[in-house]
This record gives sequence, C-alpha cells and structure tokens, in this order.
Amino acid sequence: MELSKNYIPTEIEAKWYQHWIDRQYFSSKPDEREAYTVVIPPPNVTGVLHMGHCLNNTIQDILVRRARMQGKNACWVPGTDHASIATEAKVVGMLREKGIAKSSLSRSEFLDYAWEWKEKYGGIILQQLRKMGCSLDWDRTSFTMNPDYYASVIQVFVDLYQKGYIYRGKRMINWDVKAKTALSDEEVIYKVVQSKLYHVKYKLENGGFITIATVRPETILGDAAICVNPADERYKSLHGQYAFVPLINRKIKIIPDEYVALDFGTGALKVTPAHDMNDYQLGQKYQLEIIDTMNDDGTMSEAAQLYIGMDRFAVRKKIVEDLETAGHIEKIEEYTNQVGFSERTDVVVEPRLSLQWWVSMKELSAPALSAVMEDEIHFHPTKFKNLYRHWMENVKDWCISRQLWWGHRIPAWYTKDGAFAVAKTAEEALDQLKKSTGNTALTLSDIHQDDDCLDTWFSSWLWPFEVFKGLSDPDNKEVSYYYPTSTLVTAPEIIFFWVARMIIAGYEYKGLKPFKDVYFTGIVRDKLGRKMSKSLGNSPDLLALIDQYGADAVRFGILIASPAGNDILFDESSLEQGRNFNNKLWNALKLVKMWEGRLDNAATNDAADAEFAINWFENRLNQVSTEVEELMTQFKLSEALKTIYSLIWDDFCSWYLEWAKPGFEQPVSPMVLNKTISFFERLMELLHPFMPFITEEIFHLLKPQTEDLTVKLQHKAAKADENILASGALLKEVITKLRDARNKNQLKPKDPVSLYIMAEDNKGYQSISPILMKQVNANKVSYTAEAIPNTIVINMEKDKFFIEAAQQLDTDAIKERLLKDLAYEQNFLASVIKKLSNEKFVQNAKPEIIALERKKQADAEARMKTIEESLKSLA
RNA sequence: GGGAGCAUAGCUCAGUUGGUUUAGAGCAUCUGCCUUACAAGCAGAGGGUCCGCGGUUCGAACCCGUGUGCUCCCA
Repeated sequence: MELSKNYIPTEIEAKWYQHWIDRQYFSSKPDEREAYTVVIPPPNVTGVLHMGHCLNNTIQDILVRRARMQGKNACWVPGTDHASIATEAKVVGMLREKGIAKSSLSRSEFLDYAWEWKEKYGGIILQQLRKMGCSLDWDRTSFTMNPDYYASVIQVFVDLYQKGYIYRGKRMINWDVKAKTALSDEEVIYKVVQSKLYHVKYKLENGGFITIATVRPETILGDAAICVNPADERYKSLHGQYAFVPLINRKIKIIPDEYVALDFGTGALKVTPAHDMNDYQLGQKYQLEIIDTMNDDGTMSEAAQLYIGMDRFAVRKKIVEDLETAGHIEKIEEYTNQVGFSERTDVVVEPRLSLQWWVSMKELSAPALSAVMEDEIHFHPTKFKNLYRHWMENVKDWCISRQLWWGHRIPAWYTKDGAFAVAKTAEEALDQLKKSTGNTALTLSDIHQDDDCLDTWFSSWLWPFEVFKGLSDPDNKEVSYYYPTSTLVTAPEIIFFWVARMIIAGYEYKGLKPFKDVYFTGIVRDKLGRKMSKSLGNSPDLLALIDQYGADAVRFGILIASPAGNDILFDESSLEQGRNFNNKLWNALKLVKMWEGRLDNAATNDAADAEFAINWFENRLNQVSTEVEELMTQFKLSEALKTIYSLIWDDFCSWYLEWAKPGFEQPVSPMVLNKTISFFERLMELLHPFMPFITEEIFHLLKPQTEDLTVKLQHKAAKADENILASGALLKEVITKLRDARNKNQLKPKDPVSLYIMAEDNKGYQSISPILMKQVNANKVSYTAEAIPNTIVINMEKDKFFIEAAQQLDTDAIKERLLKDLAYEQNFLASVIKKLSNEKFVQNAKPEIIALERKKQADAEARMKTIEESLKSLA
C-alpha cells in the first residue's frame, strides 16, 4: 500500500467518525461496570461552534475517551438549552424580516414560529461537535424545553414556592418605552453620548442653596433626598437638614453616605429611587419614598405633578427652561457619558421598578457551600474555591422572571383584583384562588397566567439529573446508575450562574452532589489577550480551521496552549504544531511500513544492535505512561499531552527509531519489527483520547486489528527499570555531547571520525557502541587507558571521549572553549565551597543535603582536573 | 467602590512540604545539514536582576510584609 507523502486528515476523519457511530461505541446503557458520566454544558440552541466550545468539548472528549479505554462505562450526554433571550431575539428578527411584528401575534402564534425556528436552525452546534470527534451518546440528546424537562422545571418552581423559597418583589429593570417591555441586560447596548450636565440649585430650609449636578433634570420631580459624602467638608453642616425640590417645593432630607464620590459634579447627589439603580439602593437603605414619575410609555405620570403626559425628552427641555426662569440653573456643562439603548427599538432605556419573581438563596445554598469547601466536590484548579466561597457567603436573591415568551411560563395565575396562586395547572390555581379569595364563583376565564417566563438558568440548573429524567421519573434505573455524574467541564465565568446553582439543585432534589469534579477551563483570548467575542469579531471560524488543519490538529493546538486554570492565548501557530505532529506520526508509520518489505527471518544482526534500544524504550514507555496517568488524575491535561508529544517525537522518533533502524537497505528481523509495532500501538493508545482520528487510522494501518482503538482497553503501565533508564539517558547525553563537539569543530555530518573511549567501566559501553557509532558517524570505536593526543576531548562525569578526525583541528578555538568551561566550573566550585564552609549550614542542614554538596564539590573538582589535563595536552 | 487571581527566557507556561549541580519545557530565534520516514524535517546552540523593595532562614522563584503592573468577577 502506498502512503501519501503527508498526512491528509479530511477523509480519514469523516470515515472513522461514521464507523464509530455505526458501531454504537458512544452509546451507553447501564451495566455492571463503573459509570463515567459527563453532561455537556448545554450550548445555546442558537449557538455556533466557537473557540470556547472547542476547548471545552475537547477536554470533555479526552476525559470520556480515556475513561472508556480504561474499561469504564462512559456516557457523555449532549444537548442544548433553549436560551430564552437569544432565541427570542433571533425569532423576533426573523419575523421582522418577514414583516411580522411580535406585538401583532398571540403568544401561541409566536411560540409556533419559535419552535419552527428551533427545529430548522437550532442545534447546528451539535453537528459541529461531530466534526471535532466528540464521542457523545447522541441517542440521549436533551433539550431544556422537552416536555418532561418542561414539566420538571414547573414542578421545581411550584415546590420552591410551597417551601417558601420563591417570592415576589420589586426590582429595577431596563424598560423599553417604545416596545413597552422589560429588557434583559444583554439587550441593552451602551453608547457614548454627548450630554449636558446641569447644575441645579435646591433651596435650603435654613436659607441658602445646595447645588447638585444631573444629566436627567426631568427626574428631579421624583427626588426623595439629597446625598453627600460624610467626609465632604463642604456639606458637613448640612447633614440632616432639609432642602426643597425646585418647581414643586417638596421637602427632602440631606443625608450623608459614602456612596457619593467627592470629586464628581458638585459632590452632592440627588436621589431618585424610582428611576435609578443606585438611587434605588440608597432609597432602600434610608427608607426613602419611591416616587414613580413616569408612565410605561415614557411620558410623565401624575406623581410628577408637572408636565403630566408629556414625553420625557420634551420635559427635559421644558424643565430646564422653567428652572432657568426660576433661577435654579447655576451652569450647564458639556458632558460625555454612556447611555443604554434598546437593542430592539434603539430608544433610550429607562430604569424602572417592576414586580418580579425571586428565589431566596441563603438557606437553599448552605449545603452547596459546604460541599465544595469540604471537598466533597473537587474544584480544579482549587483557586476557584475561594471565589466560590466568597460568592456563596454573600449570595443574593435570584431574580428568575424574564419578560419573554420563549421559555418556561411562570405557573402563577392572577385574578383581576391582584390575588394570585402558584400551581402546576390553571385548574389547581383556580381551586386555590377560590379558597383564598372566598369567591367560589371564579372561573378559568377570570384568571390570567403570568406572561413572563423563567430565567434559562432556572431550567439548566436541573441538567445533571433531568437529562436522565431524575425528577420527572425519580429513581429510574438510569438516574440511579449515572448520577452523580463524574466530571463537569466548564468556563469559570459561569461558576455562579450555573455551577453553584446545579450544586444547590442537586442537593435539594436528589440529596446528592451533581458531580464529583469540576474542571474550569481558561477563557480563550486572541493573541493580544482580548477575550474572543462576537462583537470584536476576533473569533476564528472553527470549521474552516478544521478543514485546513484537521480536527486532531485543532484539538492538539487548543489543548497544548491551555494550561490548567489559565486563560489561553489562541494563536494559529499552535494548530500548525498540531498538524506537524500529525505529519510526524504519519512519517514514522511510513518508516515502519517500509521495514515490512525488508523483513528477513534470518536477520539477526540488527536484532543484536536493537536489543538495547528495545529494552530501553519499553521501560521509557512504562515510565512515561505512569507520568501521564498521574497528570491526568490531577487534571493537568495540557501537561499530559506535552509529555506524550515529547515521548513520541523525541524518545520514539528521534531516539528509538534511529537506534533500532537497520542500515541502508539492510534487512529487519521479525523481532524488531513486531516490537516496534507494539510500541507504536501503545503510543497510539496513549494519544488516542487527545487525537482520536489519526491514532485510530495508524492503529489499523500498523497491522490487521480485531478491535478498534476507540474501545480498546489501555495497557497498564509496568514498573520501569531505573538502571536501564539511566543507561539510556547516559547514551543520549553522550551522543548529544559528541554531536555538539563535532558541530563546534566544524565537522560536517558526513565526515566520519574515530572514537576512543576512556572509561572506568568499558563493558558498560560495549552494548551501546553500535548505536553510538551510528549516531555520531564514527567508523570505529576503541577503548583506551590513556589520553589520545590531537583529538577533541569530551568529558562526561568520569569518562572521557576522544574524537579523531581527518581534518585539521582549530586548537585555538578548542582552547578557548576549554577555558570557558574551566571558568564555569571554578565559579560553581566556589559557590559550593562557600556553602560548605558556612558552619551554620553544616550544623542545620539535613545530612543528605550536606552529602550532596560534598558530591557536587568532588564532581566539580574532577571535571576541572580533566579540563586542565586537556589544556595541557593542547599546549 | 467590594472581591479574586496573576507576574519565571522574545512568546506561552512547568517548577511537589524552602536545599538534586549559579532555574526547566514547547514555540520562536541562530548555526550547520535536502543524511532513502519526515525541510510540516534532521543535528546542535544561544537566551533568565524568577516584577521592585524589605523581612524570616544556614539557605528563598517558593514563606511573610509592602509597592507596582495586568486580568477577571460583582455593583
């Protein structure tokens, strides 16, 4: 079979993914094996694959594939969340293009369009994950608005309400006066705007004025206080005094609070609790009156007393004129500030108070805090425990209502008089309302369900058990087997939105933690360190990258740059490194395949030469496998990949294959070939979770296989023999030093040399001398008891090597290098002696440390002696 | 404003309870090589005030204090 010059991934990747799916390797059923369960952090149903997903899902796939190869029953559940805000925005946009306004549709008509959109365009990302090789159990694909899931979300709402954890309360929201709807924070676009800062004088009760600065003078009519910094000398005398709101002469108090910045405006702040987020909080703190001066369409309300029914911006103009006439304007400054605009209607957003549904978090979250603090759930890296604790100890109540239609509709029904009941169905709510209001004549048509729906996180916090119907069908076989799940892989920015809440829900509804380990990935940034985002447009097209480099290379590239817990600076050059690695593997395969053609049962020469190489690599493989195992259990994935990369590229390709390689057109013995193939197979096993496609391909090209690598059990690493490892390391070091000496003396690679070894133990070198000759291009090796004159001298610990070349040697250059080495050794020795002559060191340090320093001294002295001898022989 | 994290080679990072040779790796750089698996490669090399200052210690990249810079989260 002819193998291509370079590795070409596209067809190979498509072929194997289909094969794995056909064999149903990724589908899991409960059995007697240990389960390894991972639930995917559900991407938005509107989502397309970006770098964050790529990193996140690569990591999950590595963990899952590795567990599978370790004989566990691996189950990785895919799915999406309904993403109420994002999806509703998409659907509204699509309708707008068709010329349909959302306001012209009934709720159910709108939802029909939304479902249609979801079926047609939703979940593209799940297709894209296949391209990446993700070994997800597709039969389990879940969705937060599937009927069972929907019912569970409603059940949880009713349950928490009945337990007293859910209540209604006021909250400042972003109000779109044109669409007459609340906006989520994500739907508000902040723009830099040229405004005016009006300095307005308020008359004081005890005479004189206090001046405040505002950009929204129309809100003056809703003022409830004036606030100053308690440390502000200018206003100290005014604490607790009163001033009058201009034009309407309402009396308001002057209160001190550290919230006010001394250096902004005049240092005095007008407090308008009904129309500003921060003012509202000040209002809460000091129990100020809330005067809502605006109607839902942005006109002034009766509470404003003046300008009733006039638009807010017309009022801004008019009130400034009136204030000016009344002598209240001190000055007007130009001012640049940020103003929020509605993403939908592009009008200026008004902060407005509104009744919302809340979850009371304090009590509910207590078990979730201790679970993480006491390491029942392990965070990786552990530094996120601090962050988690801080948030959980200061947890705030959770506003769960959203003014949207796409989502789980809040199961609360209201009468016209404002009485309400929470229940799973309208009928149950009606029964409750009949009782609570005493009005037995109420009918279903008299009550109206809440129009809002629930925050998406209020459904995704049930994800780890509800994907197994753990609430809708509690104690079913699946949830009992798969829950608690094993590892959650997610981004640190949703530690509170999602991770904390899943833990809370897990304890509340299953009485168990939702997962054993949480691995937080870094945030993917571009080369300049900027977070990748749609708005910056700095996120590359992943599918194009996969086409260009191959999925294995993309997986490699993104993981190699991603140390545990640190952000990753994404640079395409790391994908190139991944592609080059693929190619390296491919070429190693080509070499081994070439040996097949030269197989000769009678060949024994190469076997004798290769024996050392085989013995060494076998042990090296065991040693590194153990290292990788350790790194993986510590979730140091990128380190593990680096270790495997180096094992394959350096140890296997650069050392082992070169050592075991037969001479030009020489035969290969079956032993060498078979051993090499088995090493290659084990390397593919190790690498498979990281780069599944090429490893599966090579595994099958190496020899006919009875099973696929994807479901093959990994070898258990045997204990490595330290002595063999040490002689391998020595051999590598000798070769490198000799090659370096050749280089520095300008010997061309093709110039053969003679090598003399002066060693304490010549036998030690006999087994490796064929390799040594091959690797340093020596045509002869001999042993000597005395220094050889006019040669290049190389010093190892105790042993010396002499390179004899046909070329004239540059003795001046050699001398110069020896002197440099000598100077280094002298400095080193001096530092060791200094340490050893310090009495306190000798008294306090552990004996083994002192012995070590003594050895350093002896070694350095020995090395200096040989250098001096060499210098003498040159002179 | 409150909180958290980070700072080691040009870049990205390792560096275990303080002592294993005056600090390691990958990438990048430089030098020499188209050597029959691989130039997407081979062989080799150079490169560091471990952010500044102070302290603890016989001994600090590591522990403590402090300053500076960067990043993130919450409001």
